[in-house]
Amino acid sequence: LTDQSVMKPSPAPRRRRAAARPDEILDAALDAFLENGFEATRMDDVAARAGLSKAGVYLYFESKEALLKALIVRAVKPVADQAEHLAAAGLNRPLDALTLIVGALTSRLEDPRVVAVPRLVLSIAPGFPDLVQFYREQVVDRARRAVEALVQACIAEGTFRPVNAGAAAKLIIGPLVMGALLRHVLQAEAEPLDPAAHLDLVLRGLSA
Amino acid sequence: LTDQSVMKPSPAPRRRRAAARPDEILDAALDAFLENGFEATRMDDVAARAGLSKAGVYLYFESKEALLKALIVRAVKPVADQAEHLAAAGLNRPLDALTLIVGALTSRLEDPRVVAVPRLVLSIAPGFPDLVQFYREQVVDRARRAVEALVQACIAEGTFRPVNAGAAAKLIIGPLVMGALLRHVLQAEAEPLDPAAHLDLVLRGLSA
Amino acid sequence: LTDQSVMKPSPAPRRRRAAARPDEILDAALDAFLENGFEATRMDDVAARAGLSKAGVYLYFESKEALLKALIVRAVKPVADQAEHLAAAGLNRPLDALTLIVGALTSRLEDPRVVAVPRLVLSIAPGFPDLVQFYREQVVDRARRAVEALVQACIAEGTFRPVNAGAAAKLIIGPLVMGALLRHVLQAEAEPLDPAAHLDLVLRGLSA
Amino acid sequence: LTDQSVMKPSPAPRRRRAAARPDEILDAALDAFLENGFEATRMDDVAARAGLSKAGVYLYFESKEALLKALIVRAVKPVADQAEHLAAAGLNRPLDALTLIVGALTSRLEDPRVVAVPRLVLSIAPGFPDLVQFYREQVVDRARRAVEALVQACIAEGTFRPVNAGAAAKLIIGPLVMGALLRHVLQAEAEPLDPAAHLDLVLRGLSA
DNA sequence: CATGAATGAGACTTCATTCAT
DNA sequence: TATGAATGAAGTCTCATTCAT
Repeated sequence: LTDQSVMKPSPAPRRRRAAARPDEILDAALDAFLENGFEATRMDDVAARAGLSKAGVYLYFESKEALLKALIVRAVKPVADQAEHLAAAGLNRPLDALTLIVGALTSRLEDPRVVAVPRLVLSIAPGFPDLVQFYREQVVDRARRAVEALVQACIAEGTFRPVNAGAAAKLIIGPLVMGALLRHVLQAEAEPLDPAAHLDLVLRGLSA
Repeated sequence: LTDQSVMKPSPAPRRRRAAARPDEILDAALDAFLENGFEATRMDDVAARAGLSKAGVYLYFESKEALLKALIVRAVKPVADQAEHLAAAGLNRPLDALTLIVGALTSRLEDPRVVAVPRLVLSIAPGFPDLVQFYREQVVDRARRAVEALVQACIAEGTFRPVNAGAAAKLIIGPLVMGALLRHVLQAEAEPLDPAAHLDLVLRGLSA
Repeated sequence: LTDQSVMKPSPAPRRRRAAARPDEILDAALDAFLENGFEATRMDDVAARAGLSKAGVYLYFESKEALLKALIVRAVKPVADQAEHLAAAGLNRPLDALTLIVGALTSRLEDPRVVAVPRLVLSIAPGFPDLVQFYREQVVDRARRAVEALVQACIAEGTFRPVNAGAAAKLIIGPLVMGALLRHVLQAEAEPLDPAAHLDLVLRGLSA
Repeated sequence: LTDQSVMKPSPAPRRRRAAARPDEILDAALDAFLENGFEATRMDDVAARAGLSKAGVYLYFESKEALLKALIVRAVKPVADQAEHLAAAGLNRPLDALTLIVGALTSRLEDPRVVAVPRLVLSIAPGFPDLVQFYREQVVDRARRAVEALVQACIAEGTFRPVNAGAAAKLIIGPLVMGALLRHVLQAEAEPLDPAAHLDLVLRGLSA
């Protein structure tokens, strides 16, 4: 072995596991979009974060907008999965399922990378109605249906009063979402909502 | 038709305007920003909506960003005013005050021009931390303090259980805000939340 | 006399002696051009310095370029006058006349407002060939002819060796001009050239 | 001719360029600035002369001002080099060195591309004090020191009378510079100064 | 697969100039 | 005479996107 061959600084894994690339890029894009907003983010920035040249990004995604779409599409699957789990669990013990949801949602809403996509959708809404529609149908509506079904089940088994399911769902979820917005977007909250206390309020109300 | 008449394209009536102009421009800007988002809005667009030339806008506002700031600053005053009114009203009959708030908020959140500024703040948040801070201090914090004070008052007079005021405030407001976001941003809601039903849920809870 | 009448800040001589206005504006323009250069100077700036509104300037001058022209035209007369004086004086005692010139030029080149116009001409030269031509004909050529005539006279009367008059003129004037440029434009000189010493060098040369 | 052949406007051969580009651009910029002045020159113009698109220029230079700076910086090196050569030559035979300088300067001042940068500096002086300072320190002061040192050396070896070195330097250089300005900027001179004649005047003076 | 080099289209901003008052 | 209000035309700079290597 010559010096040369030894000192060549490891041929640099030029080709990464090709399959991982798209996801790396999406991660980079999400970070960048979150930090600067969609419009203010330059493809250069995404590329740099993904360890790629700008042109390289175009090997995987047709355009900046395609990046955005892919990002949102990718975010949909976990929600769908979770909705299924909930639906299954909810058949038997709907109140437990709701308790689980509140707990899970609380902790997930703490993760900036989880809140990232909804935030992004919110902020690009005026410019991309089709994406908004997609997100609404795949995430919002699906999640809503799951929660409302649980509420209905609680009513059916006599655990809840016969209330409007939509209003009840918003009563359960709304405060959590608002808390997350205040915390992550407006930096206006130190602590996340305590899920147990929140559930207590939701179930028993404020009145003495 | 003589050459003359054909070639004089009526040089556009230069409106002679007074103190109203800045507000007209801000209105136009708000419309445009809402419709297209801040970044996607061209100064040309704002100007056209305000019935002005692009350069004309710069007579009143130094930059696009200044427009955004002025917009948010202008939106703050009504909120501050209302918060004071609420604080005053709340001293005697806090529950009535909360009822009023829920009703007022519900109907105000129906007006797209009212939701406009918060939406805007939300969407430009990553790029303009100082504006976010300003909005948070002047609107969010102030409103929150007013509501939480009323909650405390309700607790003090024995109307409410001794609950965490912050959580209670979010329980009251959160669902309304979430409903408005769903309706106005994601177009995911047909009907606004019924304030009376919402209050009933908040006060008595879901449990049978 | 009441306080009021005393304190009223002199009703502001709204209409100045109209005849002076153009000159006031030209003065203002010269200042502004010197400070910022011709292109970088805004009409607003000129107007403000002249105590006028921007539109007011257009009552007296058709355009920014007209201002420039007027400025240069106005600067020509003194030179022409002086050239005539010199020519007259030179008939009898050419060497004295040259001495006078060197002294006068030295001190005039110390006045920034005097160097102003030539500097301006130099800097706008590429864009305004007609102005350059005008300045050259009215100032440069005229001054040069005067000096060269004096040199010729000195030669004729045997005071000077029979040298090339153009070269001699540049020998006399060049160092003064270069000194002024170094001082006023490049800030590279603390002291102006001493006219007596300069003349001594010019007349007797450097050689031991 | 088919539609196709007509409509394909040959997308302009994207030249693949290397390290030469910055210099090409600087050359183009210098030409343009000289022809139209710095402010009046559009980046489009520079780009076109360099055979590039406007955006292409920004690949190499951050701004128009950066172009100007780079231009001036680039012009400094030759002067510094020449100053060193002169210093070396001057140790032994200062008068010969001065003779060389006068000759070299005369012929270099004939080249428009050589006079270009000083002209540019002169004309942008009011707007860019830092550039003026840079040019003064790197070119003017350095050149001046070199010439004055030679003059001192001439005095020391008894070739020159004991005169003020600064005044002598200006006597030597000033007429050449003034001649160049007259020729290149004001178009007021047909012939350059004859270096031999000039030196004769400088050394022996005008007096009979 | 990857990129450095290049560009077209467009945005914000500026400013000389005009005109109704 | 004087001006505040207005604008058309332009210029600098940015950026998503492309292509030859």
